[in-house]
Amino acid sequence: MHLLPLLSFRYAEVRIVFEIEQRAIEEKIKRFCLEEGLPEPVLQWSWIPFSGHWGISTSFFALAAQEARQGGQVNIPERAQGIARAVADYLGRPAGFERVEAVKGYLNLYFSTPGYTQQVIDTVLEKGEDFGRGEPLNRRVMVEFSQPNTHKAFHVGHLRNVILGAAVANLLEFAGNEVIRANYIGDIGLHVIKWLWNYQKFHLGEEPGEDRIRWLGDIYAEAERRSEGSPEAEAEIRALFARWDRRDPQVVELWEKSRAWSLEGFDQVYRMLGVHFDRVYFESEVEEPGKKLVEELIARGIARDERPEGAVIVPLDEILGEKEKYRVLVVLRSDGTSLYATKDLPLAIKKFEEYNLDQSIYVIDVRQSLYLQQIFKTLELMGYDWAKNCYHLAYEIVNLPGNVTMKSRDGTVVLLEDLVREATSRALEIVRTKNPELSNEQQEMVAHAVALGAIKYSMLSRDNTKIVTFDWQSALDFNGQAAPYIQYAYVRANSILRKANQALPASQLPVYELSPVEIELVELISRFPKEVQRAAKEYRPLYLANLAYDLARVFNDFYNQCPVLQAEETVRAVRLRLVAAARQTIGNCLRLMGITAPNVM
RNA sequence: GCCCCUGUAGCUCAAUGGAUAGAGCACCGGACUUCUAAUCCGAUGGCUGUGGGUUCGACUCCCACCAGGGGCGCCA
Repeated sequence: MHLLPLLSFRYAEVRIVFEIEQRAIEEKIKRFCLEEGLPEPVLQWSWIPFSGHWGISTSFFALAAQEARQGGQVNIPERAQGIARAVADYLGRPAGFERVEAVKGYLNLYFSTPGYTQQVIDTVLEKGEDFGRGEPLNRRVMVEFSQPNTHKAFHVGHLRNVILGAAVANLLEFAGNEVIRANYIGDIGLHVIKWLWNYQKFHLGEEPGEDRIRWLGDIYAEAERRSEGSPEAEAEIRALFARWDRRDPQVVELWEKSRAWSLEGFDQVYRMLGVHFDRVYFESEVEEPGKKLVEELIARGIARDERPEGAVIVPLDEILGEKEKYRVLVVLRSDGTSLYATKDLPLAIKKFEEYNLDQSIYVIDVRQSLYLQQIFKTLELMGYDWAKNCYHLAYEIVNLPGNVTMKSRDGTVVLLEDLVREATSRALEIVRTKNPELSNEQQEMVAHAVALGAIKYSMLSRDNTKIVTFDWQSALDFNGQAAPYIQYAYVRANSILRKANQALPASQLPVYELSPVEIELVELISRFPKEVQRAAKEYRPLYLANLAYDLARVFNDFYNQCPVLQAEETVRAVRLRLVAAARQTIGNCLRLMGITAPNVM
């Protein structure tokens, strides 16, 4: 898939359990092939897909096909089964496995149930919050996300970016990278000037109330309405932009004041979402460096100055000998004012200079794909080798029903504030009926966790390339495959452990026959470390969202089928540890997604 | 015109190139004297947009087409 960058490094192999046993079997199979005069096989292991059983599986179709190419006519599936059969006989029953079978060309190796269960549970409980964490990769990555514009509303369309960016940052970090979470705030540009213009003319002296973001957003939307199609207004706005450009103290003062209001609003939002940043960049800090950089580009012949008739451009296709591929990047307006590109170039450089990054990720919606390729290409032309380590993590946007895109300028938005308030009050209503004995404070905490969890999960459980259609009904639906379901499983596990009212028993080798649902639960738990690596590699929190749901579903099943506290002592001890391991793993999944796992609900 | 994304159950979405394509919602029928029913069990529902190709094997990879969405010089 072209969206994925070529990985110039290797993620550390995940070692959980049975890796040594697997290696030994690989060796034996290779030896078998050698003895039988078969080609050396390339073994790809996967999970046995039958629920209630676990183990590892590989097939011999490739080997049979290879043989067929060298020799005569062979029925591949039959031959694959023949080899699998022979290998199974050859292997006998290796240590650590309870059964080996050959089915339909597959060799299935079933783990020894008690041993595997004990190993998985012990590993989880020993590692705790670090269960699933990858080995340090000695690799530094910056994830830039959120990038809000000051003086504008913060709406549901912006939410996906924050949630995805935060989750990807968590994932990369947990997978073993050193992660720097960066924000890049649009605190200057035409939209800001329009806001200032409207404020000066119609709202002078007003101050924001509690709900800063709404107030700021309203003034902005009004500015758009007032200026649209009015040459007079546009002239005034241009004049104001010019005053800004020469740093007229009066304009700067108002800018600073209103900008601060906006930033306070953002802080509220990020606090509510539980997101933090290690480094915050501002457009205003790279505007002047950007203009200097454009001069340099012109001097070096990379950019062409077409002023005053045209703008300053980098004719990428012309330089690269391409046709309609990279097109033309405009780096400065004809009137000398800055554009996105003017600022993104110096910002990219600054990031690498400040942090000596191995990778720089831009979490930005898919509509800016071409633009970002242009930026990266221009940096490459400037001679920056690291340009190839810039990566655009594109995601699809959040639309309103009828495929209507949210736009601050049109006011066709659902404010984040409204969504969270509505979701929280709905959740509060439910928690009050379900759990009236909780204190008000507890109920509110639960409602907040549930509401935000549901919102976050609905975005993370969808692939990055899929458009999200926002509608109130499904946004406020806490049923089915949703965060509350997962949180509830966590709470149930927690409840059992609390009621056990004892320290966790010591490590146990199960001496009773485990039920299929217990086996499935252990298997899902054991997948977590690999899923972390896979999700990090592909920048897809979706994999975690799926695993978390599967864990919750199987745990609920277990909960119904397998008594814990009432069970006889040997069973009880194992199950208590299993419950603790499930709780830990579900909790780790939720934490990476930025979703709170409440203790009660 | 060039480029990108999407197309799977009525709807919203899953599914390492592998074994019988799975969930949720909706609809129908069941289960609370039990570790929290925000739960569970059962039933219904499919020519994976179409046509080729690669492969032992394709929802998955390649090509063409169809449908929807997005991007392509001074917006962000």
